[in-house]
Amino acid sequence: MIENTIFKALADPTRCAIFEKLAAGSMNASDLRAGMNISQPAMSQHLAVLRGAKLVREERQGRFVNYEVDPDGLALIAGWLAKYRAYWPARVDALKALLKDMDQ
Amino acid sequence: MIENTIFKALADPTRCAIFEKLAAGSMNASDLRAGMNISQPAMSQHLAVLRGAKLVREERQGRFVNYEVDPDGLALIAGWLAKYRAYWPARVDALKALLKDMDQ
DNA sequence: TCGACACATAAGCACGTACTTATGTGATTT
DNA sequence: AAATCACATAAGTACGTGCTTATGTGTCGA
Repeated sequence: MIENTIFKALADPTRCAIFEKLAAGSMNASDLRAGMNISQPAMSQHLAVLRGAKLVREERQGRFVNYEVDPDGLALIAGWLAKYRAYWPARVDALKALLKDMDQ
Repeated sequence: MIENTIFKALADPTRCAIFEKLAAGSMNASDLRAGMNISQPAMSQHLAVLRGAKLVREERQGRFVNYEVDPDGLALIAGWLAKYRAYWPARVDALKALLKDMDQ
């Protein structure tokens, strides 16, 4: 039930935002904090949860810690979604529209 | 931020199990309860959350309410996942077909 | 129409979670 | 070595969540 850990990690809007920010480009915890009204420990705790869910991974760089998206977590979600593939092809059109909206 | 509602819905292991059971075949709330050690109100509440996340939809049938998987929710997850396609590992064969369908 | 049934809603409670401030740890600079 | 910086951890607190029992709503059969 590792997917459960992932869904729990993404259930928090702040963590979702952090993940999206990292998806746009790797950065350290301080840079991540810029713009988000959140304390340093809070950020550290959120990153720990995302790490536990394999959605994010760290890389020490001097006294900075660089964070980046971990493909493992996304692969797990993709695997979970694939189990229910039988249900969504009927809605391909809706998905296409959604994707188009996201592109612009 | 509708995806957040979905992730929150799937963050609970009991709801995950309910969803999986429904994915194997539509059934009413009572049948769903069979095997799971959970009260009737709890099941009703879980189904309400899954409904709110568009992961499940209902259909009145006499005094029963038949529940089934709602493709809308899955499509939303697929859409969310698609945003991070750049990170998907190339080795995830399970999702290649999914990708192909979304790309066409 | 009355009782039984399937399910939803209300209210209350125990526990989990996200935040805070305070402090610890390790690396860099002077 | 001492100060500083980037980040992690500790501890406490307010709030959310999932459960329970009790009750409400709508449907069916006798």
